[in-house]
Amino acid sequence: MTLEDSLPASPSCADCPIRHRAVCSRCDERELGQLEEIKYYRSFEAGQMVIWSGDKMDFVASVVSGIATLTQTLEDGRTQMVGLLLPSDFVGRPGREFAAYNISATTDLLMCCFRKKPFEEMMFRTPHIAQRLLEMTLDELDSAREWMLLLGRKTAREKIASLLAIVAQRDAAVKLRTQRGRMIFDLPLTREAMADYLGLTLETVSRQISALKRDGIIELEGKRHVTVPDFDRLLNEAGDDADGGMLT
Amino acid sequence: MTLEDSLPASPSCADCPIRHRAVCSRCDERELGQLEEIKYYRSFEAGQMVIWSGDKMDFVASVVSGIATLTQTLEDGRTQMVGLLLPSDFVGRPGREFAAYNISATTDLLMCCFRKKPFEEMMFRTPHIAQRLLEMTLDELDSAREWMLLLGRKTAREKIASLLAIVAQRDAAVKLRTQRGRMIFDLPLTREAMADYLGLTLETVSRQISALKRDGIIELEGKRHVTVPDFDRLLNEAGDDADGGMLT
DNA sequence: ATAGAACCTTGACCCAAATCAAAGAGAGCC
DNA sequence: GGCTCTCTTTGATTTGGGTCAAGGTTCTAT
Repeated sequence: MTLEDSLPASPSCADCPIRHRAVCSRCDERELGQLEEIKYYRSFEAGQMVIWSGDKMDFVASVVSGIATLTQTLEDGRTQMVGLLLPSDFVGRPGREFAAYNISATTDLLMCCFRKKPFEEMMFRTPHIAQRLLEMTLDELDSAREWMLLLGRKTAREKIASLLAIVAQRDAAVKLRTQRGRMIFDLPLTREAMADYLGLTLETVSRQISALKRDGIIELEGKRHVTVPDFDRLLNEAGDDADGGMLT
Repeated sequence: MTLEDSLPASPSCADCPIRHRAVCSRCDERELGQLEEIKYYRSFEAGQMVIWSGDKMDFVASVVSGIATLTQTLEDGRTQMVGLLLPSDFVGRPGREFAAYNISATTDLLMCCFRKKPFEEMMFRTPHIAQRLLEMTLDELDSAREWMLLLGRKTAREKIASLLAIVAQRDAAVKLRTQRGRMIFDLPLTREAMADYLGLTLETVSRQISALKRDGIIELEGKRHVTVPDFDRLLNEAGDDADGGMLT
């Protein structure tokens, strides 16, 4: 079911949309040329599975566009999202043969893949790649720890507010909009995906979103289109006054 | 209050107990010599604070002996442990000026510190250090994600069983004992610290430990000394049949 | 010995979120 | 237009774990 068609308009790294943020961002022209030789694109439709935990994974990749999720499950079916992969995020672990998580495409997804072996070899002799990967991994670790605080100690309402704040901030960063005041964005996740991310049930997610709407913290148009009239009020509901907890 | 006394018997890297696991484990003789020049030891007593979140942190370090914790708090006091630092674990982030977490000594603690600037410079020209740090960071990220599953989806009983299984396994690894059957070890954490790690209250921790004792899954001698008569039964209580979820 | 201070256990009660259940809203399709 | 499928909302009820409160255990200091 993996679609190899509808490949990117831009097979050249030079005008790649994630050129300046991805694992290759520190590479010079020569290094980029080498990567160009071992890379290939794969695209997935919304809802498709990229890989199952435990499956052999012979590539690593960068998300070029779209959103993917990393999830873990207990064998009775309880599932927890452990990562949200956005454009420029890196997938897979050099040196690891089998996937440690389920990876699935939440929206239509385009990934820039590298076969694992050549990538590892290149990483070994290209400090620019290893350096950037370290930096990205440290950022992810910080995000994961932020999320541990949310999962362990926040109330359902605070969890929802935190998620909305993070999505809003990220969206604003992409669109280069102001960080304060009115914000408008689309939720890239279903209620169920949000529940899996926040350690809640989908009913609780739905109820808390309704509650935030009722209290005027957010306005909804359809199920996914959100307007935040006063971002500071939303942050206040998130529990951690400071900044709602950067992700990425 | 930071004690600089009772320094290690072994100021030489050659016979350092964490030589083969720490961030320096891939270094050759020459590199080790360079590290030797910029390193210094600091020791802390059980209960002491190593650093407060937000404080200037002009060093990075390896835990040589003892246990430290990383915690995050919401301003109303709710706290969540986001990392448990054991011998050989690395503390601090190159390139970051201020501490992102509270770090405190759970037991008496000895750390091998490097001033941040010289360490960063050395890391820049020493791939062996950067490589190892990347590997360790990826391991920590896996642990953090394992913990997200626990925090988001496990019951109180499963959380306690998971923690006991992890402590038992780690202890067995150090002592080179068998992984199956009877296991005996000491809990290095207070009930409150366990609660902060597991996203529970200390009362719930206490109750669930009592329940596991009542059900014969564990035996207690005093508050901290634990005997697990049948490790597989404990793993079964942890929810994730497979292996109780490796940490480190 | 005795006093205090941590730390831990247990009980009673309560509440936030889960569970169970039903129905509404859209989107795509014939 | 009506059908089906997926996603979402809302209500009723239950329950796991939190909160509040009272003692119990150890350990250290005096």
